[in-house]
Amino acid sequence: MRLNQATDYAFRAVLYLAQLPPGEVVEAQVIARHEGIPMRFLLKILRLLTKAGIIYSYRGVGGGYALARPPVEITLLDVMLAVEGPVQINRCLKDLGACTKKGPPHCPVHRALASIQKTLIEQFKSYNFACLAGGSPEPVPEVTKPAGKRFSCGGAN
Amino acid sequence: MRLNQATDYAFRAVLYLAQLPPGEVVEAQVIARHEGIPMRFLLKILRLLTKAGIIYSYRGVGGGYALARPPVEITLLDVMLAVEGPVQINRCLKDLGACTKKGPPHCPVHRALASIQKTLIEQFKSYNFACLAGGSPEPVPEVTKPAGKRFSCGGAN
DNA sequence: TTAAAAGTATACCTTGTAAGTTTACTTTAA
DNA sequence: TTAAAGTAAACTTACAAGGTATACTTTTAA
Repeated sequence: MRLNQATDYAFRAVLYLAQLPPGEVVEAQVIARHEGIPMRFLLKILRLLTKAGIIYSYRGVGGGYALARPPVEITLLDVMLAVEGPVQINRCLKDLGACTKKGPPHCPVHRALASIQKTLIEQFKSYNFACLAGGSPEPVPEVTKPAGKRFSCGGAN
Repeated sequence: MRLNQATDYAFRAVLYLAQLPPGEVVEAQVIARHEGIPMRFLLKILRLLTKAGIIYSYRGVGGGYALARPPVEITLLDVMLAVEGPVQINRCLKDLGACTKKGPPHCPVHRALASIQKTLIEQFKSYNFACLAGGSPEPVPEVTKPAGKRFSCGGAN
């Protein structure tokens, strides 16, 4: 019941990018050093994030990576999905054949786990990288936003 | 981000015992056949449950296993803890040294994951085996219980 | 026009854990 | 005193996690 190390690295890499001035491009090298992630391993993870459309990559001299959209529009769930694929807290939630009781209608364990998983997914979705970065480095002026909360951060929306 | 197969087997084994008349002792053999769990592997799991005080084991001829307390007092969390040990959805929640930012005060990812984990644990705690068994085979008379819900089953208490 | 700095693609390696099995032993009822 | 149960712990096998290496492509700038 644990996240991959790669997912953890991905969280930290995206958070790092989210804390830069918007649009800033940095090389993998810099992220790796700053976050203490093995360089070649990080490159592999960054490719997953690129494929998922979470970051852009720029090749060639002066290349690097930048967020593909505003931090507020990237959730922990997005990053998880990009790195680990779909969340499945139990074998039987992935592959119905793996359920001895052949799925939810007859399997109370299955039903309970499905509900727990649903809540878990919602939780991961409720954190975005604007909130994690703790106020953007270039704060959006309050007037441009609706009154009240700008974005959710954790459980309560 | 997945439960062990052993934990899943444990859920099913305990549920099976919970569905028997209270106090009934059955051999591992029977549980294994009924739930489609490899016999010797199940024995290993049952020993963990015994050590955790969730089931009793009876040795010798005519021996077997039975629940050590009423199903309503056994939660999914109890069984998980017995089989997998403490829930830690990220390395850094187990071992602070694994957090490059040295723990929650300076690490927003850490803080978010800790909160998600807390909710997850509460979820697993909110399911007991009376509710999973779907009404005990020998139903407790309504008069002995307070009005309203007898026990929680899932999210809402 | 080519060298160097970046990312890409893919194959590989190494270690740990999951999942299950085996062997030898102990307890207990009949 | 034997056979049916559980106990204990070592062993095996397979797969996945985590990380590395090799060869390649793209791009900029001298």
